[in-house]
Amino acid sequence: MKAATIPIGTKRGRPRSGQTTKAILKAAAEIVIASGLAEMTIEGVAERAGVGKASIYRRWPSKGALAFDAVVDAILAAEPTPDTGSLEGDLARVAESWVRLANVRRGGRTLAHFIAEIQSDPDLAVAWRERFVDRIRRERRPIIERAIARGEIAPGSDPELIMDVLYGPLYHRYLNGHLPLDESFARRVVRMVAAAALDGAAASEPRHLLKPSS
Amino acid sequence: MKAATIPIGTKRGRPRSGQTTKAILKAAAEIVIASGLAEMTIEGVAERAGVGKASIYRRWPSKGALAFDAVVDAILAAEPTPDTGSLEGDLARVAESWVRLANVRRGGRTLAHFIAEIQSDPDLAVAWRERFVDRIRRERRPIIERAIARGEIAPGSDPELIMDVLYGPLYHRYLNGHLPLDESFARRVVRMVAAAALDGAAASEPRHLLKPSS
Amino acid sequence: MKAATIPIGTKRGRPRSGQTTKAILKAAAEIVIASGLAEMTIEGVAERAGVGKASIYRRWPSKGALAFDAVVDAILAAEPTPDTGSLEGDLARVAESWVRLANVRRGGRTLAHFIAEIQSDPDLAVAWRERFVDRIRRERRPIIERAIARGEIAPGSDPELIMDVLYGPLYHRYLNGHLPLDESFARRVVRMVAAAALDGAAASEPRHLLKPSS
Amino acid sequence: MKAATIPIGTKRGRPRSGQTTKAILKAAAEIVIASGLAEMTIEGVAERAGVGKASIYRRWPSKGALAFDAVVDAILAAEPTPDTGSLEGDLARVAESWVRLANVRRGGRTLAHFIAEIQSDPDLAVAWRERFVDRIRRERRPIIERAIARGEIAPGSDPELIMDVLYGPLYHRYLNGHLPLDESFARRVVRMVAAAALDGAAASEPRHLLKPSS
DNA sequence: TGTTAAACGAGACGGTACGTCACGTCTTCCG
DNA sequence: CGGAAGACGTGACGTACCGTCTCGTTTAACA
Repeated sequence: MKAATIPIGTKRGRPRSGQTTKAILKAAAEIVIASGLAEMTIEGVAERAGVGKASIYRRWPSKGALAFDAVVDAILAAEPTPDTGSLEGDLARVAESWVRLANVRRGGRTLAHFIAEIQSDPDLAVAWRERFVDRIRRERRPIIERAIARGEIAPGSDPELIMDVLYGPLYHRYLNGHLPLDESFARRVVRMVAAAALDGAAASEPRHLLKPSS
Repeated sequence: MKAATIPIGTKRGRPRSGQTTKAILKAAAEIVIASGLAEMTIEGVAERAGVGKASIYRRWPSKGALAFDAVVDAILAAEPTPDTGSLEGDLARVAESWVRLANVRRGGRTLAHFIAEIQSDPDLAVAWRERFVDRIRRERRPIIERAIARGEIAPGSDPELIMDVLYGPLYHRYLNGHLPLDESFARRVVRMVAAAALDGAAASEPRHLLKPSS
Repeated sequence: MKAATIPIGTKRGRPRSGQTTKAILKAAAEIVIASGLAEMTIEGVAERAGVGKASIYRRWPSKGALAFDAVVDAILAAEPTPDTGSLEGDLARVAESWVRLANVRRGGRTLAHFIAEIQSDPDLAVAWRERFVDRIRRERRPIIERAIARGEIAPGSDPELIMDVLYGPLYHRYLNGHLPLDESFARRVVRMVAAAALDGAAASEPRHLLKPSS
Repeated sequence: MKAATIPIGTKRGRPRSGQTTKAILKAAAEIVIASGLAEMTIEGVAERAGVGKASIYRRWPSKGALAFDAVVDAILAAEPTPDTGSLEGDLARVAESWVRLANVRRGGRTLAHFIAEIQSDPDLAVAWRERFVDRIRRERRPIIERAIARGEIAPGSDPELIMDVLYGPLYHRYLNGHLPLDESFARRVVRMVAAAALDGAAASEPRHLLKPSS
């Protein structure tokens, strides 16, 4: 999971050609977006990119890592963090645009395929967390901070918890497909998060209930 | 996704032997729990079960389908729906025992592997929804109904939404691993759900906010 | 039926390793000679040669083709074309040494297995004719030519016909096993061929008998 | 190789049904004649005959044995032993009609497939010799005997040798396909056999040539 | 004529081998 | 000397048949 974003210091000889790297990323991205991560093979990417397989393995340790570099930046590029003036407004924007992306015909399942892949590729999982999940959450953090400042979130609330309660339900329907993942659902989730946050229910440690001394 | 649970009516000929079916399921379950779905191969199951590959293909259309039949019942068998007398108590029980299961050393990742698998196996996805997700949600439904009766959930609330906001965050950390999935987290999620529900924020259709006429 | 003997011109990439090819041929030859063509399996050859199955399929299109390359050269290497000074002497040498080969304990049935195989493998059949039957007949041709020069075969005789009348009966007993295939039989066949040839009975077109104008 | 022709004594219960046996033989014959022995499978025959596989295995020990019973009688039924008044005439009739049969579009390769099969099925080989080769040669024997009586074959000649020198070349071209197997070839072979026989070259033991004391 | 045991169709069973695919590594040679 | 080309050993795939076996179900000869 070192490739592409990490500049590789070449002591001797010609550095890895940007041409080759770009051709590989382009081919990989096309395949993943068109057919999904499961259909992408190293051999297929090599052929489409007009490149030897070794040139891929030289750069990426696994198919997941390549796919990650190929498409994650595009996913992240999606939308700037909104600032509508209210917590619920901001969260609604975030959730609705996420839902819109997830429902895109070609490429909408890409996130799902990555989450599938990281269940059996620990190195990819690390990259996924560090370079996707954490990054997007860091970027959305100001929404929470501003809401705290405005008093829409009780002091002492846990921003991570709020993020999980926002994104979790969305991903849940996205990955399980048991019920429709639409903007109405997004809004209703947001409504619950905002209400609970205002209530002070997002405290870092909850009042003890059943297990007062766990 | 037809096998095992559906009694196959054989008019003539010898019916599929329960012995063989059981041996296959046992072998598959052992492998999946010990090493994960990705390590499970049809050939490995056949060998461990002392069975011909054809006998497996005769019963299940894909490795996911077999794995599903092999382990899902065991997962579902886990816990009865609790009745503590309060919404928050019930949800806490559900969430905490789910977290405990997810953290089991051997087998705790099984759910994750299934969710990974259904991203590229549509038949398995159908089975997953019908025979796992829907089933467990149906089973947990009384929690919501009792809470409505007790007035802990505002009338007109959407039980499905509440379920998603409960399970979603748990699965989110489980699948992405970005932050610890422990009982404290479970309780805090539950706290938020309960608070929002009491507020009436789980209404089937939210008040309109930014997009009053979308 | 292209492999091994035809140098494969590889412009780029690593050429097929001679090591691997030789190991496969050796393993195949051992199995065919020891147990017959029917016992030879691609998987068995791959295992004995310490080679992947794919490396065999990369080189030969069928089991017959591999077996052919593995053993035919050895069969052909058998004996130089004799020159005893008389037709009957030459033919006797040829026939007797053929009979001796056919009766060898281990490997004597190899020819039979090939003839069996070509009945259902058209590609192998072509190779068999071009690279075995035709080749050995071409090599033995001088026997006939010298006999014609010496006057032991009537002018206008058909060398192919003579070959068939020599080899045909030998193969007939070899393949059907209805009567012993020994050197006595070989000599008696040779005796008949030589007598008929001297008579001028091997003419390219026979006197018309029953069907004067077919 | 016991089946069909050997009436099976049934002490109790229902005897093997002639219906079933006939259906199997019919299906087998159709498949063999249409597609060759290699394409015939027990499962295919069972299906086409509307019969269980066990009913086939109950009757025949191998696929070759079944095929043999299914088609050999039809092959043998071909032609009565001719009597034209001359050796060459009789042999020509025999050879030419054999050639005609061998060239029949559908079924002409059946003999070849049997000869292929007996190379790896010893039981079938025995049946082949006893119930096909020997039988047809016994039937054609009078041709030789009459020729001896007429003085067309030198006394002391070996009828078996003559048969082999007649049939051998025909089968040789039939099985190897290196040169055309037509009536012209048949006549030329016959011409050589007749000439050699008249010469006395078909003696049971030949004059010693190169190896006077083998 | 009613009983009963065999032969029956169906097809499941444990196996073997098939030919294909993609893996990740390794080797050669071109530019 | 980097890189394309692609051969390599590996191992799982899903299929086709093998020959054996075990089911109920005919069905015809015996009692």
